[in-house]
Amino acid sequence: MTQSTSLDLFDRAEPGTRKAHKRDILRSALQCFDELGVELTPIDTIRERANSSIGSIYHHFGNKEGLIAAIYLAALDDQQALTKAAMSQADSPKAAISALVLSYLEWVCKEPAAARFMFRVRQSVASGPHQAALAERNKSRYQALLRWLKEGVVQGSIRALPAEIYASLLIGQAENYCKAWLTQRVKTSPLAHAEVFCDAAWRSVGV
Amino acid sequence: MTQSTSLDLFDRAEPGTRKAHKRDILRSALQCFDELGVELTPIDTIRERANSSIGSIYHHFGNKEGLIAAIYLAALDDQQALTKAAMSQADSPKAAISALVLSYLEWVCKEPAAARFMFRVRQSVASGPHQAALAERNKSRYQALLRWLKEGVVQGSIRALPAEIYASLLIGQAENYCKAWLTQRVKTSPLAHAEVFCDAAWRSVGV
DNA sequence: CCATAAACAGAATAATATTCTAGTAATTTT
DNA sequence: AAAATTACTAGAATATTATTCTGTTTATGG
Repeated sequence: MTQSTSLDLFDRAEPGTRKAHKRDILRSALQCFDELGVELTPIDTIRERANSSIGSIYHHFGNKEGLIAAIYLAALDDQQALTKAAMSQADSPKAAISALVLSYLEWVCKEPAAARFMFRVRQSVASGPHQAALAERNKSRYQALLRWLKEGVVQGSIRALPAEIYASLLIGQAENYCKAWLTQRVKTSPLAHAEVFCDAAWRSVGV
Repeated sequence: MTQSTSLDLFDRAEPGTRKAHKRDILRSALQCFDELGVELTPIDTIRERANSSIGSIYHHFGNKEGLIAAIYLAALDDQQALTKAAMSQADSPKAAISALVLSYLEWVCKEPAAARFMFRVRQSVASGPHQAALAERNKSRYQALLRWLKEGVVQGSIRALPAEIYASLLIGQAENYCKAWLTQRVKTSPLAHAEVFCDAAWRSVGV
């Protein structure tokens, strides 16, 4: 009687029976951070909810910052896996752009707590001791897209713009709206406006 | 011998001889937060740099969260004053949109430390005990713009879209790029790309 | 000039993160 | 399989930091 249990973010990031306890800590931490705020969550509350111990938590993650970074990087990997899969189906610059935007919206709607957490701590992870791990992931993130953009520029379907602004033009609008949705400033799901965001991204970089 | 001393953010927010010490605390705090990170800055370091005392800081701001909120709200007011001034000159929906985007880019470039700080703590201020003060300011922020948008929709120059997504479409791209610039992920000043961002905002909502 | 409130100061306290030492379970080696 | 090694768990002890508290000084209004 095998029941199909839905795997979450942390099952994918830290698979195996062996790491069940580590996953418990990660899940509890994300829940606490989301409900109480990162600064206002004592390690001891995470320990309590995870039925763990101070020692275990520090053994696995070093310190609070390390725990935060572990959640962040797991979430980022999860999100990027979805983007990569979507992008690999694309057969044109326009399709690649839609795939990028849509897969981002889908992930945010699927993992709202993780998405909210990422917005909250992005800066501190990016400037802390795990910045290398982050930079490496971000480098690979847009590679497939950049290939499509270059090709589009050659073909004349994509505007030639400074390379460093494409990412902002493509994802900035969707990201801004997702942030507003995750903090309840707007009510309608980002996915309900998917067409608008894909279209706007295309208008910004298409000829 | 009146020397024209350049007024900063906090001179405008807390004017007067009387509040010189309060301004010192705000300035030191922003410097420390920017250099060390918010979490990693002990109150005592702020006290030291401001030549102040624990008592004074707690007298003026209540606690660390109150100090953070005071800086955030002062920066927000400063930014909005610039936007309001720019927007009041506009004589068409398109001009209003350009004024919005451009004044935002200008403020970020003029006050990079404050802008970086705002990105860092926005979430925590928005969910903490000062959320009311924040919500009030944000409500008034886009009012002038929304009038222009409505008029444009009637005239047929602005696309009719769900009201809650205009802000994201207009400012999302510029904001995303500014964040990247403030964290050194891109090198070129946002102002250098001002045309592109104004243009992209217009493409996203214009017909 | 007095009365009152605002601002300042730092010692005392409380909350929290982190380290340390020791014990337990799993894995590898011989 | 037993010993040895490594990974993991545990929580008490310590260190760091935020906050409170009490008293003092400085400014302001009558």
